Amino acid sequence: MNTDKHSQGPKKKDYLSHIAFDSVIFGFNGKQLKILVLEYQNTGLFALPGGFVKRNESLKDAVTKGVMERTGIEDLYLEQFHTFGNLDRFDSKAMERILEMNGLDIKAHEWLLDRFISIAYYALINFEEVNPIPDPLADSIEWYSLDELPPLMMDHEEIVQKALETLRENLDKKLLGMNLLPTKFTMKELQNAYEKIMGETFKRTAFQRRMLATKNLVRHEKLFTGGAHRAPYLYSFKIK
Amino acid sequence: MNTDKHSQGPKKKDYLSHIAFDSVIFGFNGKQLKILVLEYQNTGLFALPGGFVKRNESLKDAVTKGVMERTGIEDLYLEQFHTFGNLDRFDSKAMERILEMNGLDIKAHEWLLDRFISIAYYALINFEEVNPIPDPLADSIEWYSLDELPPLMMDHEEIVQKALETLRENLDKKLLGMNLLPTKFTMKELQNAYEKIMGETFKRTAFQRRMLATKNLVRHEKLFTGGAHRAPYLYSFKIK
DNA sequence: TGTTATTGTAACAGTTTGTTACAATAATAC
DNA sequence: GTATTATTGTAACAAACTGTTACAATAACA
Repeated sequence: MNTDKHSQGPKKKDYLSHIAFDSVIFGFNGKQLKILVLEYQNTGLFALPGGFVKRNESLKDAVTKGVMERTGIEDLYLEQFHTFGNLDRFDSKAMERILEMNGLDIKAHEWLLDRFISIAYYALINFEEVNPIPDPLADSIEWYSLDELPPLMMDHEEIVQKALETLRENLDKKLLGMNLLPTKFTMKELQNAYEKIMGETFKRTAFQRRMLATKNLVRHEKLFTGGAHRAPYLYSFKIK
Repeated sequence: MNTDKHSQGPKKKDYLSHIAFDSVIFGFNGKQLKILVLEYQNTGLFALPGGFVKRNESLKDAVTKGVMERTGIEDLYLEQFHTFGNLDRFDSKAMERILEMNGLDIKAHEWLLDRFISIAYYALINFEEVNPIPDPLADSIEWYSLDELPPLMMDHEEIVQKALETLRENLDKKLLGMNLLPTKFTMKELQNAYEKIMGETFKRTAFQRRMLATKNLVRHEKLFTGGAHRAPYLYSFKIK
């Protein structure tokens, strides 16, 4: 969507009614685990990046496209983790305000004020490759550390919590580290990512042994950082 | 729904359009893991029990109600596991035939022929407590072993596979055995359930030790089955 | 050439899991 | 009663895994 921000919003006839998606986009800057949060113009409302599903596109395609548009990343790791369908999960007042502040006609977009069930996905991306781009209706999209999130609208905080839980459960199983780190990384970087995701610390030696025992890592050349100490090896994941 | 089978089907205005749910209802008869499958009248079409979400009820309530109606069970273990939203996942021809064979007006139920996204749940129930009741549109609902399923319509076979995968991942984590077994059971019954779910066999002694080590079992009186051998203890799960 | 900080690995202990062995014990046959 | 049979509960040992400590290797720099 490269149309002017104040042009028309999504049209009812193009989309499946009552169905939305939300995305929790995780990035790791080497030190902290962060997610992308939108702020809607002049409303003080913060939300997860989301969207709707076109009548002629699959759910997965809709989400992939949506997340790509916010991040510019083509090769996404995307995983569906839960569908939220409570009765109290829509806030038509907030939506009205967002439309209003964007100069959009409320009558023409009334379908957006109705009840939505939202399918939530999380994405893992390499922080360095991203240049976040706001929604047509939002004026900013920013990285926020998980412990410094602004208050999010509707049930989006619950969505983030559930995303984090699922990420933790899947971390070992699915080799998720690889999607947050650059292609080559040191053992320390990998450990940092693990610690931030799991919210706990690990013993260096045991962690190193455990990771090497998985046989999923390939060792490459050493990385000379300029520090006055032995240089660490670089690793990459075997698969991918 | 206690109305006559041939009365009107679900009305568009009562339900959220494009949204359905499907349920994979697992039961264990002591020997085999089975699921409930519906057969629609005179169509040869087999499907998972499913339904739609009313405008004024939560997703979870809709599914709970739906599964209760098929099983008569109040105290359900229900878990959402995936939402299916492919483009090829609806088959309007099949739906038309189902409506026709039930003497329902196609025009009046046209919304049912449209595209649906389906949120899938699995349920674990105690085989013995169930008296399955067919859909208003179906003429039978039967238990089928997983390895003897009839061909299911649309993407329902994929839904069953995904349900089974999720059940396996959650088996230890969530003490799921308890929902498939009677309140009191022997170690052998527990092991049988585990083996059928996981599709592999376990060594008796290691299994027993592992289960007792979880501290989730309470030992009760012995069960005298009449067999010419030492009587096994009965166990129950601590929680619940 | 030492000094410093960090990294890679080995060694040992403690814990968990796999395997084998064996005693305990209900029902039945004699 | 006593022997027989099948199954169950548990112990004992080995193998694998995890936690902890120790220490050598080594980049950069003084």
